[in-house]
Amino acid sequence: MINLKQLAKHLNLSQATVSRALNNYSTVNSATKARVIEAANALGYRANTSARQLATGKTGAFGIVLPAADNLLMDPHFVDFLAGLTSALAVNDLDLVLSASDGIATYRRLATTRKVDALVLSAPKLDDPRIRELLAMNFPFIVHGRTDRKPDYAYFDIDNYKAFKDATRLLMDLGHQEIALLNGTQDSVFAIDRYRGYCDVFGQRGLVVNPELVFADAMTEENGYRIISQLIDANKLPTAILCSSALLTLGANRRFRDAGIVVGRDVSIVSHDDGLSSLKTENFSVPLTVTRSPIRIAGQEIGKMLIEQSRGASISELQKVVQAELVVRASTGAAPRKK
Amino acid sequence: MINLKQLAKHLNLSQATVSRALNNYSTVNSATKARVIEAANALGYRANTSARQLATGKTGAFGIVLPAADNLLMDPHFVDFLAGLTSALAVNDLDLVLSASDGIATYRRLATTRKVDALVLSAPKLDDPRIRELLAMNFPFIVHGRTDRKPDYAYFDIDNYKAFKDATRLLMDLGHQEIALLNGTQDSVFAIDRYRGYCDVFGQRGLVVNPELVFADAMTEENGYRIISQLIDANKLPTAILCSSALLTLGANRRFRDAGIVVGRDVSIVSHDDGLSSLKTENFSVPLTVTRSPIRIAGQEIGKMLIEQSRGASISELQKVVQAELVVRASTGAAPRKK
DNA sequence: TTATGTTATGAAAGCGCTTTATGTTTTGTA
DNA sequence: TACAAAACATAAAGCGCTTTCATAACATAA
Repeated sequence: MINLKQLAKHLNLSQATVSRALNNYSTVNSATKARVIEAANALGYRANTSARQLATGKTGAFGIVLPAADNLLMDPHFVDFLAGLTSALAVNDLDLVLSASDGIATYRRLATTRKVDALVLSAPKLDDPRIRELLAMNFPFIVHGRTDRKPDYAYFDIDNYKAFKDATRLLMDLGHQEIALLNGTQDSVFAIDRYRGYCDVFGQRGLVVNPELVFADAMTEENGYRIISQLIDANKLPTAILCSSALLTLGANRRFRDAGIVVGRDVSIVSHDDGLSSLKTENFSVPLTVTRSPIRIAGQEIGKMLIEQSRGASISELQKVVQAELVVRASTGAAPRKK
Repeated sequence: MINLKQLAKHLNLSQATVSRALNNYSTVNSATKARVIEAANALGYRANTSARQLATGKTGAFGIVLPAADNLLMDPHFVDFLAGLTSALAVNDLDLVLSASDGIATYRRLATTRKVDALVLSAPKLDDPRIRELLAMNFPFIVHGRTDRKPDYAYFDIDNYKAFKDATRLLMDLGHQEIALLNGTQDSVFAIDRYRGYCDVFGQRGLVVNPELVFADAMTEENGYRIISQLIDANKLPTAILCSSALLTLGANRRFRDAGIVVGRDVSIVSHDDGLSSLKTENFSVPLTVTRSPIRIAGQEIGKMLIEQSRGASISELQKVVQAELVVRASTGAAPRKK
């Protein structure tokens, strides 16, 4: 484990020159530069991270906190998101620091101890205290999602409103009028946006939303199963359902199977699909019609944005919204005639 | 953002005393200590991470590298593992540094730049080069899994041999003689151990393993589906199957459903279950009989081991093997009579 | 020649903490 | 009362880098 001082002595140069050579300063003679780099490689020299951090004030790492780590409800979306994020960061040898959430204190700790250069926030709530606090501390961060239509911080989001508008429209064009919405809890902005998209299509077509068909709860397999059970038991199963998550759809499908209801014929399903590599909607018993937006891409984009941010990009350059793609497969069909 | 120097001046004490007070040295007067801590809290003082790292040589972080991050085959087990790991580390305000894999170079970089105090390695291969290299560099690490029965490094593993022995025995006791094994690739030690467990039961009962029923491939949903398809098409479907992963089982089930084959009656299944929170084997259409060992617990245990290791625990204290639990549910039944 | 740039390097000052070596005060004991 | 031991506080030396400022060598222009 050789350090800069030793390397400099070995080369008969000052630490300063060696450091500048390694950091590719234009002021150092290219011959010297080459000599330094060669020696560094030969001796396996690697700059000590902490020392560099202390000197530059940059850590070369970004932070993310694991949502509710000891909660048994761990989100499988997170791996895909992480995969995208780290792959984007790896290009520049940057790392991701993962912390288990101890509430907002974790964010505060990460920010105040200068462990990371910036944070990424996932699943923002309406009027999220984390955002307020980081904004007040003037600590850089990027939000995956947003708290209102056009917020004044860096974010990456998909157009949830448009996606669910498209999905609802598709179902209606197929003749469906009774459409259940299996959504996430209404304290998340994405769920609200999706709900709005759904409602607005009803409004545009002069129809009225049946509140008994709108569900807002944790988007788990179990809940998908439970909600469909509930609808079947109450004999209120609509002709179509719109799911905010492939996990919900998985559970719904399980219930349909139990009841002998054929998806795509007896009931139509459109699901949102985050493109999880472990849950492929094209491989469902009946391939699923989805609004698709791979969460891995979101991770990648946010990774790039973090890099831009640390290079001084302005807030307005760091606000991105992408569209989800409507993929029509076999789970949607014409509404069955009323019995 | 106040620093130690300023805090010391504010208190009319030297930096040394303040530092020692904050680090709870016994040599500092308890009254002073209290005064210092109070002031630190009041002023929101937090020690700068890089500076502390540089001074102590400890980073307070452990590293893990994401397996094949740009490969679309992202393992859903990883989130659960991470959740366990970070929750154990959070107790001591330790963090996890995540890097995308660029092969062994990533491990080298993490180790030589002193970005982390130790590494955790997942999914070791036979004669894994990462292990060899870290051992040679004398850099601390803990392996999730192992490369042989009793290796000379720190590891945490489950008793795969025993688990699959138990599973095979259970199936045989139910009268099954034709048992397919859907396993992971044979370059992983766990897959080999499971295969050995499976074989040994055959041996003990004077039976011979049919190599046409043994499959070693990536443990994906798709492969589960494909392998069962293959068996059905060749008219070689055995009465029982043993799966190395719930994902494989998921795919197998999909194929059985397509074929109208009833799990638990027409065919018995035992699966290994890593207790993924997003894939509950008790919620399968037919609740699954499994050898269960939650990967989240493994993460937690490894987290604790990392802490022990950094406190100087010896290698022998850092070698743990736990047993998987055999949970019998509805997917196993008596072997159907031969037609 | 002298003045003025250019280019390439070095000396040394930090970055903010921990810890060793050192000094000063208080307490206990003969 | 004297002196050793304990208790407390400080000054200062690093930890290994980056970067500012100064300087030397050399070329160019006047």
